[in-house]
Amino acid sequence: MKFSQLAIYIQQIDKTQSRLEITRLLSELYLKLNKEEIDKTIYLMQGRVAPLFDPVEFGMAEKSVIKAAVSAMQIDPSLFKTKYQEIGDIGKTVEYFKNQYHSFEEMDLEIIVVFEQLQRLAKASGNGSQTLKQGILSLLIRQLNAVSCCYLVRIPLGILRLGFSDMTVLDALSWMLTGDKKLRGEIEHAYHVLPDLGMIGKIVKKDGIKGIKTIKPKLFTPIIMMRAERLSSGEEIIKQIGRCAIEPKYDGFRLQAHFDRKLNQVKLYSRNLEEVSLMFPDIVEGIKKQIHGDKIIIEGETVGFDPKTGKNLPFQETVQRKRKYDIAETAKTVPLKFFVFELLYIDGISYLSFGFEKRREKLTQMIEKNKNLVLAPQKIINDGKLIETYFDQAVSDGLEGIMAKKLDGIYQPGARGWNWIKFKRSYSSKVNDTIDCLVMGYDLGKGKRTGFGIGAFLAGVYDEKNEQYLTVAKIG
DNA sequence: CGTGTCTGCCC
DNA sequence: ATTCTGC
DNA sequence: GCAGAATGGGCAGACACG
Repeated sequence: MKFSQLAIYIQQIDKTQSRLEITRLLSELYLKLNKEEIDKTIYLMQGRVAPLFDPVEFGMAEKSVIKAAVSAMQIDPSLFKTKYQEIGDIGKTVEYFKNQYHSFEEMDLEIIVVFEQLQRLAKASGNGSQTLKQGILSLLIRQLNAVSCCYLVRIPLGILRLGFSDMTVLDALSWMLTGDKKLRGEIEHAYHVLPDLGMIGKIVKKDGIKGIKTIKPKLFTPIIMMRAERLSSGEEIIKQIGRCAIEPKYDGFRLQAHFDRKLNQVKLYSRNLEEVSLMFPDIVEGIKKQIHGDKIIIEGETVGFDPKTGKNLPFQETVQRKRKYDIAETAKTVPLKFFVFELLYIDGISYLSFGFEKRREKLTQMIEKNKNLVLAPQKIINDGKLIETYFDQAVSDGLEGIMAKKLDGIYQPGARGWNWIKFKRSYSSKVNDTIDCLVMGYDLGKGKRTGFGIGAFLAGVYDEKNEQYLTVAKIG
């Protein structure tokens, strides 16, 4: 399929508000694509050239895209910026200028060709790579038509803004097979353990739902991580899920660990499924030493601690461990603990659809005494007031708050359902920490907020001692 | 080789 | 991360 | 109630440039 034809579909979807209609349009598009195109098209429509967990990034955002557009069409940068501020969207701005600019380099490129060029762009690195990236995008802008360019430039920006995301893609894949959403559940289940929409699309295209059914959790393929809903009191939590497990909420970062004992290999994944094993050699070693079992997927929160006092560090300091260089040195000043709270898989058995209590029971037997790895403490609580007490204790211990987990709740990857509930200081109904601020300025909005004219307010307070206004925050 | 700008990823 | 909005 | 699109602060790292 030509990229221009894809652009027409995207344009239609862009105009459509009804999710059902979007789903229908997507399924129609998927039907027309062949099996070599569907995965690439899905990646492009997610603003990527590879699955989420591949570390392939464009390294190109607003500033660089503008440079490429300006050089492609030989526009005065300040003219572009003025128009961009007026329109509020880089894609539409490029389209506007492209409509007035005609190049004899224009040609009807295949989707696959555009994909390959964008992949080349993304992979460019080292000296002169910025020029190369801008050159590739620049040429594509001259080759493609105006509508195509609008969406082309939004791809590296990661803001297609089409009003759909993962879940709609899964719906559309079901729709492609049966004309409705009835296979969505099965496809979604596969997606959770193979979080690669392009691959899922390709499998559906090639082998239909049979192919999907063979997808199982696999070591070193990260599983989409479960997220929590929010509530602001113990009573509400009990009302929502009744008797539940309460755990501290650590202020660090989430890690999913995969361990194959025979291969003696550990891989760690961040919340967005980025592989981060090299950043945390201490956690890797801890897992090798302190875990029972041969093939394992566990999850938890990692937090830095003060080597002298043993106390957990604030996020600001823990985050310094997220680095590529000087890892060993930083590991000495900011050593880590890994508070483990989930078991997803062990020795061929997926624990995803088991209830929390069952997962926890097994997990408890798997961790060898507390060192680098610590089994997250927990308490079963049946009473809203007790939850509040536990929460207050957690806060005064310097924790972020608490997590409440439904006892028979399955592990639901993604942000679905109420099996996990977080209760943090910032939304505790007890805390009343409002202050009066002055509006000191504002940003022009982007996207939908362009028409409104204001994106975020700059808020400030008056410092009476020094008789000056100090900025406090931007508020979206 | 140091500095500034930009980007991506954590929350 | 939080917050808002349309469906 | 949910999915999606807005927005925040702050850190490390990659390049460009003088």
